[in-house]
This record gives sequence, structure tokens and C-alpha cells, in this order.
Amino acid sequence: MTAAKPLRADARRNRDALLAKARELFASGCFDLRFDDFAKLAGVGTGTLYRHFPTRAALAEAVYREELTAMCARAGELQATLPAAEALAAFLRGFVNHLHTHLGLARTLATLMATRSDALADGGRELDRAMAGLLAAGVEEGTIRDDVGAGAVMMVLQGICTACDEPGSREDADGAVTLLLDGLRRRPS
Amino acid sequence: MTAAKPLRADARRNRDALLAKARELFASGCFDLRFDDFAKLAGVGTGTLYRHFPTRAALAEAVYREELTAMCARAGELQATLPAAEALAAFLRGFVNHLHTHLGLARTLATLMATRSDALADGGRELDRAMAGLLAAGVEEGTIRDDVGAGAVMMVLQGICTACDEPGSREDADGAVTLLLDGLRRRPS
DNA sequence: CAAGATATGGAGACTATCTCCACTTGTCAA
DNA sequence: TTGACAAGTGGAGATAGTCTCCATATCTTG
Repeated sequence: MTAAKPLRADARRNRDALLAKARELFASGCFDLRFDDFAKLAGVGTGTLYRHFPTRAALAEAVYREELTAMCARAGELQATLPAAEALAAFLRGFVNHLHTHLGLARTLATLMATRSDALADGGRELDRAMAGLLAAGVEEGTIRDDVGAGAVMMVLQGICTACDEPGSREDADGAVTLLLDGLRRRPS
Repeated sequence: MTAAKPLRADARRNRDALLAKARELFASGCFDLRFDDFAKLAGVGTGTLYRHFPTRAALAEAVYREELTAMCARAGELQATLPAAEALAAFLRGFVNHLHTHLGLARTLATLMATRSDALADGGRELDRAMAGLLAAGVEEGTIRDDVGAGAVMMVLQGICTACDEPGSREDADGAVTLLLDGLRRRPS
């Protein structure tokens, strides 16, 4: 599914150079760089950049794909080793924590979530699935309400991701997670 | 504070034409129109457009300022006529409802909230204040928790606003509000 | 190693944004 | 009214990103 094309050697090299440079730049806070300049900085031509990553979002997604996958994997681990409600809490708190030390990821996720209908959104869907899994386990366990879907939770996360690079947003993000977790608890109706 | 400059007659006319046309276009779903074309369509020159509204966001804010103010006023009314917790619930449910029939407003709010540090954000701050008021009343009343600030709630609202024009987001938005309201309830600790 | 497939790079077309200023229009005091 | 000054106008063109195109270079495979 992923290995449809055995990229030529030099092509792979260029692609990697692009990714490496992008990662480096994102890590140092440069997000709004002129797109063409990514190419220049990575030592490849503009055309090459556009061939590998048709849009800025595509580049961002590729850069953070691994990281996102790792986070989703973590959701699985938590789910396997903790009671569902705790796993959910641990995941969400870890998520917010991670976002605040990886603003590039936050931006990227915000973009991905806002682009649901697109091909490059499967990164977003991955997170969606992880979330749905955690919730389902909680419902099963009886500690999480069953009348609110994963979409609603994702919507809140989208807000958090979007607001992330606002200075001083950390506290509010934690507050939002608190609300989320308490809101999700099954209510003794 | 608002009446610093008694705009010349023709200037006001142009400004109004611009606003009217923008309102009309927004209402019909055209948000991403070439900015210069607003001018053309409203029958004024590009320069005039830019003088009155330096950015797209400024135009959007002006278009929805009234509406936003009305919403905030409504928060006040609710607060005056209902127990705080109910006022909060009514406001939030009304808010989401309104957003989903006024997508332009949703977009605009999403933008405003993402632009906290700017001059044109006072529209956003207005909402912020209304929210803070509702919460404070609830805390006073003893039905709303006091350990989570208005910022956290606004963050969730931002997510809702951003996701609004996704088809089928209505249900999720309602879910998010449910989570929010239940999460905000003072817990019998 | 030759031939075909694959990939490159960067000049320049294209597009949206925004500025600038010679000119028009409104205002107001006389 | 009218003259003179302030206020506002419009739209051509400067500026700056984005993206395409294709002659050329580089890989790969038989």
C-alpha cells in the first residue's frame, strides 16, 4: 500500500535532503519560509521540491508523519497497560505536553484536521482512529460516556492545536483537557 | 472611543458599499474571493478598499461586528434572566446553532481568535469577556468549577469555529458543547 | 555500454497583494 | 455662492510568492 514505487536512488536522496532540511527549519521555528527557499536551502531545484511535495502541507505531513505515528502507537500501548479511562487521560495529557514542545507538529495537525477531505489527511485520520480506540475501550469499560463521538473530541483537540503557538496557551490547553476528561466521564445519570 | 473621526460623506458611502457587498458575498458563501475584486464588485477602486479595510480579516470583522456584539449582548440577557449554569448552557447551544447557519461568522471568529495579539482582535475579546462573565456568574452561584479559566473554554470554541464548515460537523459540535458543559459543572469533589 | 526510463533545476509565467500619487470631491469660512 | 484646503479616490504598476515546463542530466537494466 505504501511501497507502490521504488523511487530512483537520486530521487530518494533529494527527498531525504528536503525532509531533513524541513525538519531542521521547523525545529528552529521557521514555518513561513518562502516555499521555494526550502529547495534552495536543501540544495535542490524548485521543480524537484514540487515534484516530491506538491504543497507546504504535504511537506509538513511527511516531516511529522513518523512522529504522529509514534504518538498513535503510544495510544495503543497505554490502552494495553492501563485501565481505559487512565489511558485516555495519560494520552491526552501527553499529547498536549508534546504539542507544546513541538510547535511544528501542532501547526501541522491543525492544518491536517482542517483538511479532512483531502488525500493528505490520512495522517489526521490516524490520530482519529487512535482516539476512537481509546474512547471505545472506555465505553466498554463503563467509565466513558457513549453518547459523544470521537469527532467531538477531535474538534476540541483541533482548537488546542490551533491555539498552541499563542504564548501562554499552555495553561489554557491543560484546562481544556481537564474539561474534556471530566466531560467524558460517564455520568451517574 | 469609537467616534474619533467624522468620516467624510463620500468616504462613508464607499465604506458602506464595501460592507454591503461583502455581507452579500459572505452570505452566499464566497469567502475566498480575490481581495481586489471586492473593490471592483462594490464599485470602488482598489486603493479605497485598502484604505478602509487593510486586510481581509479587517473587512470580515467589520461585517460581523454587529452580529458579534448582538451575541454578546444576548449573553448578558441570559445571564440576567436565568440561573448562571442554564444561561451558560443556553448561550453555548445558541452560539453553536448560530454558527452553523452563519458560516461566515464562524470563519471570521476562527480567524479573530487565532489573531489574539492584533488590533483587530477586539471583536474576539468582546466574546472573551462575555464568556468570562458567564463563567464568573456560575462560579459565584456554585454550579461552575473555578479551576478552569475562560481561555480554556475559548480554546474549545475556537476548535468548533474552525471545524464548522466541514460538512456534518454539526453533530460533533453539539457533542463538544456537551462535553464542555458537563466538564464545567462543579464536581462534588 | 546503450537505450530507455526517470529525475533534475531554475528561468519565467502567472497570480494575488498592496502602494503610490495625480486627480476628484466634499467641506467650510467668508 | 465661491475659493481654498483637506479628505478621499482609483487604478496602473511594483512586489513577491507559487508553480510549470522542458532541455538536460542521471540512473537502471538488459
